[in-house]
Amino acid sequence: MAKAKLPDGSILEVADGATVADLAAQIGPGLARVALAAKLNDKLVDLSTSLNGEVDVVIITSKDDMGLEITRHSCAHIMAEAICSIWPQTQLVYGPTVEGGFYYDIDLDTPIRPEDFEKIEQKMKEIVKADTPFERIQMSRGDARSKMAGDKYKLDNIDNAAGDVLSFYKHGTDGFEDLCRGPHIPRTGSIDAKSFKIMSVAGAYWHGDATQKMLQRVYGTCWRNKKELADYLFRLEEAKKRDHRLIGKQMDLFSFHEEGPGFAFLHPKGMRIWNGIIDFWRDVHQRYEYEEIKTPIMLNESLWHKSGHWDNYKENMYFTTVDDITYAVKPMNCPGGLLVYNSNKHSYRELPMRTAELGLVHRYEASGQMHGLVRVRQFTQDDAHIFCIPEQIESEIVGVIDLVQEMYAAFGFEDYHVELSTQPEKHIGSDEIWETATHALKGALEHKQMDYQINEGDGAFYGPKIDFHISDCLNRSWQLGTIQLDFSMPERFGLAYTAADNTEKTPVMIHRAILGSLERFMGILIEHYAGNFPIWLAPEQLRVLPISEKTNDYAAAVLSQLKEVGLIATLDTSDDKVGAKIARAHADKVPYMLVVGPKESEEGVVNVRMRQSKETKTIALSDLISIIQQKIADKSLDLMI
RNA sequence: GCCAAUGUAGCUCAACGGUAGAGCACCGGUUUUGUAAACCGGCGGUUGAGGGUUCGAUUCCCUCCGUUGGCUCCA
Repeated sequence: MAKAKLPDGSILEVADGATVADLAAQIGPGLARVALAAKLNDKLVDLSTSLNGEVDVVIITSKDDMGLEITRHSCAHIMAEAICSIWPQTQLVYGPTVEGGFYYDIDLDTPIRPEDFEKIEQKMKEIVKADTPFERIQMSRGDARSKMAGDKYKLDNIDNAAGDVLSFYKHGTDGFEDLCRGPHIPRTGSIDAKSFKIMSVAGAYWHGDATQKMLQRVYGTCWRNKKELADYLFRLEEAKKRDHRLIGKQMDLFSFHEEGPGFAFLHPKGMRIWNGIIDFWRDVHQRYEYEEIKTPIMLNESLWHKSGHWDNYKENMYFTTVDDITYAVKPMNCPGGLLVYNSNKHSYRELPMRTAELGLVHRYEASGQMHGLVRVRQFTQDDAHIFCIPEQIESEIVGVIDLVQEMYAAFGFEDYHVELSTQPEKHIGSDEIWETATHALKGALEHKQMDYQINEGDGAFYGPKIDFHISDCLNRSWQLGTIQLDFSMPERFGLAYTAADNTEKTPVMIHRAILGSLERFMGILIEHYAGNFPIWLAPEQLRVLPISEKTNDYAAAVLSQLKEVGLIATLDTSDDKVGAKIARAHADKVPYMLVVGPKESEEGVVNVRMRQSKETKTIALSDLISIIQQKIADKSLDLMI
């Protein structure tokens, strides 16, 4: 007899060799129906796995997240079968699950097109309806190799697989088989035929290596049922409405033009947001004891040889030659900052010295990677360089993290994550220096008790870094802030300070950006607020809406009082009914709409309607002004008055 | 840069081998309006650029440019 210990602590006895499915049936017919897989002693297995001896058993159903993940993986296999049956020359490569679904990389010379998706889905539905079992076939690595002889992709997968026993899964009526660790759902019919959808197809390099063949990656989504799928698709559509490129157009914040791909044009309203961010930035930086500098955007090429950028970064740089002298447009601000440092002699008493620069940099990004404001070729970094003695490193980094936390909190950002990137292959500086620098960064993170993820080999060529990432409306992650330690650049540029013992020493340099790129930050901010900027950042804070021409004069008087106190307000004197004016103000995402008609005019008040609320409130203008001014001062995210 | 899709009026979209059309925006007029869009009229396009096929191309083919989705790379 085998003994199965269930999660509630109870122990069930089953015949030796009985399967998990048998156990599920013994527990109850309901469970047997919905069971998809199981965990035996914490190891994921199929329902067909037999039980021996004493084991902890957790039966997984579609209700569990793991059950859904297994279903998605099985769905990937079903899609693979469908594709292979439509295009028999298809070679399968690799088909994992991803958030919300799965993909399968295939090698097929015929491009799969969006109009083919329905055909694939149809075939998948047939496979599901045929309700054939997923069968696990185990064999030795050697047998697996000879079985897959000639298939370079599967052989590669076999070579990369762990363990001595490999498994294949077979399902369908045509004997479709694929190398896979499993587990899988018991039958193809365990998936709801209306719960999946092919989403897109894109190119993807084999092994993610640009020198390798480009495969086709077919993305699909899969859920528990039709409703969950519909909900997911709806959420996706809703998320797309937050896209900063769309809102930027709707609110007339910025534009892009063929004449300057990757170069953003900020319109007046976009510029107000930009300036609002910068005003706040300057305010905070002054409090954190930074000095602001400005360095040229073009500098002699020789400087970039000295800094190491020419060797490590030239394919991303713009150059221009005037009078036979080649200038490089700066891709980073540090060399300029170093020249500023070196303009004077420095004492240890001056350190730490924090110099900030809103630096306009240009980086030649390959055409396929530009993306709205978040990936451009020209951008403004809220850069700063901190020069300090080694003993100050950790406290300085802690100070930068404090600054990051304070600034992100002001914008209402909470869901950012932190990554520590270590020494890349292409780098300058000795291994010992890298070791010390990386250790210092870890120390600061641990001091701040921050959760972080380590990206091995992902550092900048001059030092390791801590990055702050945030996701956009479609869950794509973007780097904002960064803290980079640099023991190399100060030596290259011969930076020095006079220590207390009157010897000359080399300072440590910390590069850091809080917002990262102002363009990117603004893009993320637009999506974060869905264009509904808090009052302190709103490009138009109030709009006065007269009921008719008869109250235009009063409305104009209200407007001038608002402008008088420095609020950004406009007046809608168009010949429309007030409903139309409200609709338009709403589309423009104006926080406060001030409706004025004869009633308001007589009493000298305004009728306020807030963005995203149907309620209105009549209030004296002076009272409204002081409430709004307070909200601006507090950087309040709430509009309620 | 690579794979694929795509580019029509300021914006959102239609027409898909036979002289390019709508809504919104804009301009003019009527209306004088009370909380998410009053009415009438008008202006507006060498259909991204350049080649080719054809009697005829927005439509089919090629090249380039931009954009979109991924991959790679990165703030």
